[in-house]
Amino acid sequence: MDNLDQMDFSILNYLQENGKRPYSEIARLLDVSEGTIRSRINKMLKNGVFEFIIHTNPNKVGLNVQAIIGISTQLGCQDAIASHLQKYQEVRFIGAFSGKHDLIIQAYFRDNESLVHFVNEELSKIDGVMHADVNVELKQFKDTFSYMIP
Amino acid sequence: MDNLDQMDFSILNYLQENGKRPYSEIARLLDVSEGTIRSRINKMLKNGVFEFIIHTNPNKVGLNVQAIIGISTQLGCQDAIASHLQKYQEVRFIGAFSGKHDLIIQAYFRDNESLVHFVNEELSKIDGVMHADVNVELKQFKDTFSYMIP
DNA sequence: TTTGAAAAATGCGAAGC
DNA sequence: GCTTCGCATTTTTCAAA
Repeated sequence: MDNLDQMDFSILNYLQENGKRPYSEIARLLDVSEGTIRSRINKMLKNGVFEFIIHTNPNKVGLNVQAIIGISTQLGCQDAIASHLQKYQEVRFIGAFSGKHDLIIQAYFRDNESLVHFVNEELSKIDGVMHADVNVELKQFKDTFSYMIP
Repeated sequence: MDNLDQMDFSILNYLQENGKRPYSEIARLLDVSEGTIRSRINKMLKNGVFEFIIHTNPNKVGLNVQAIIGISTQLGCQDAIASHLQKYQEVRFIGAFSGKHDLIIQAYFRDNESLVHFVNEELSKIDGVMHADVNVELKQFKDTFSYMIP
């Protein structure tokens, strides 16, 4: 169904360097025809292996406050809380984790006031949320999307 | 220098839906010429407002173990540790935070063994790392790149 | 699946408003 | 800063190997 081979990985690596790289250029680099690259890319897109997106620099669009929040939930409430949180556009990432926190979310806000409002007025009022461990980002060192591909 | 106006935000919103959306289509939607869209996009790219990338589904390329690790560091060691961690391809995100953890990183591994190796053999041996709070992802609920843009 | 070539669409540069 | 208009490049389509 989606057995990727070495050529697929190479294509992904080239696209990770630049999402707008022309198929014809990748074809030249891999010494196959442009049609081969296209058919493989379309297949991977169909199978959900990757997608073409843009990465916006949050600071440049006025999202100056970034936070990672660890949430402790009552047993059995994880799914309901996660579903509820999905609706918030501020929330970029939600995962269930083993470790100190049941849920960890990453969220972007316009300012501190918005963050405080989110935590005190929204998060705290969700059923089953017992505790929220708020970490506010002071400095970002790395934020890449180029994964290690074989 | 980089004062974005409403049209820029609209362009970003359209591109967030699909990084391969043609400039001419965006032009039609916003009722301006293709050249306008192109020059604005190039200006934003030049100013680092956004970039064209691909988002690879980690699971589809064999990165089955995802972790968020909170790191407690000795006072004054944050920068050095962060710089050192940047070199690891497994590490996708590094940020300095106020809150329980000085540094928080997100990293992707092929399997549990690789994660354990990273924590025990690499992370633990870095000067100034006092404690690592490892959270292993059990389930992902959201991982979007469409920020809330005015 | 991959290829090759023709057709369609997209992106680019320059000139003018 | 926006538009128009040719030109170059890229993407799409499709028949054939």
